[in-house]
Amino acid sequence: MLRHDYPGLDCSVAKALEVIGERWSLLIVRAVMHGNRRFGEIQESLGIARNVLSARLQRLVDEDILERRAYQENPPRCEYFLTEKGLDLWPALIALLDWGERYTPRPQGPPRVIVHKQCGGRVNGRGICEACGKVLHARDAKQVPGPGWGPAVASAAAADSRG
Amino acid sequence: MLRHDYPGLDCSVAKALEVIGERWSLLIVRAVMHGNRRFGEIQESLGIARNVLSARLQRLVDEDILERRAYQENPPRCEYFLTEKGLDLWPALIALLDWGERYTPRPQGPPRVIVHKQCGGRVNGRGICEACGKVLHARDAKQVPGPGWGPAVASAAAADSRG
DNA sequence: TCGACTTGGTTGCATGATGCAACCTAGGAC
DNA sequence: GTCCTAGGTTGCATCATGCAACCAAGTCGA
Repeated sequence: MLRHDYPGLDCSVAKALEVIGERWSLLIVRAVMHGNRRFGEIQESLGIARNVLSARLQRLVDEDILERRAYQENPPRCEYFLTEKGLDLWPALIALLDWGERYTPRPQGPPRVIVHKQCGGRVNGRGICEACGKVLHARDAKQVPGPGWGPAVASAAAADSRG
Repeated sequence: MLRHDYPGLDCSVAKALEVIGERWSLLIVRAVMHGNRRFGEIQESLGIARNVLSARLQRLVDEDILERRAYQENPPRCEYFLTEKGLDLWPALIALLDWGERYTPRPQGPPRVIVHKQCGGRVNGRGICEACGKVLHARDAKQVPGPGWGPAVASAAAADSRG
């Protein structure tokens, strides 16, 4: 992207896209949401160039979407966590996920499905539990293997189980 | 964006972003959703470069998100309409709008608010009417001027009233 | 009939973000 | 002393973006 802002557009969609509309940004948020916290984990799970990942993480921290926490001093090592602002992107991610699944379906079905932690019901594209009808937030939901589960998604799942 | 795909990512969010994750794409969808149908209208409402708009419209038509319809033969003139696939992006747009409004608020409040056509209730970030509780779709909602209404949004509103 | 205007683009070119690979730093393991 | 790991940074080639100019084909006004 040449510029990542949309000057002159008085629209909150544009404002949102100025922050998370850059290539990779939303996928990084999703990777962290799935439990990938370290630079190497995120890099490997996405296959993103290291310099670009570095720049995006910096931007996401600056925008208060991610929080950087040291887990070790010597040598300095850190992990990335979602802030409340970052967690609030969950409905948008769920909506995109739903749209993506609807229009680029796989023969075996989705590799992962989102379920309500409390009741185990399937979560729909609006972030609503289909079993109990509750409107959920990021912390209320988790991913579990779906019908299209395969080895390609195993590493993400391993990270997920740690989260 | 150098490439608009995310090779090797077995994730529907990535699949969705391959299609509508390019810079401007989602804003073009939003502009059409608001009633801007012609090349010049969309170009003016977004301030996008004409060649980029041309390329994006082509891509969105190829992806079956927009439909191109001639409204005049000589000279050939056409308008762009959302397909069902395009209309189904509404929940994602609403979620991004909600997030953008929450975290980049304006002093006077949002310039436009989304309301339920049938009952006039305010639509929340999940695309649910706060008054009657119904889960809505693109056709059930419309935009009306909000507290932060100003001259900058008047042209979009004029287009909107035609839709 | 001539020029100006409108709509919907396409083309040429400069800029600069992206991605790959190589390198760096600082500790741990063998 | 050498290799390995984690978390980056740097150099450079490539390619998307944005601006402006141009094109095409009709309409309008005098």
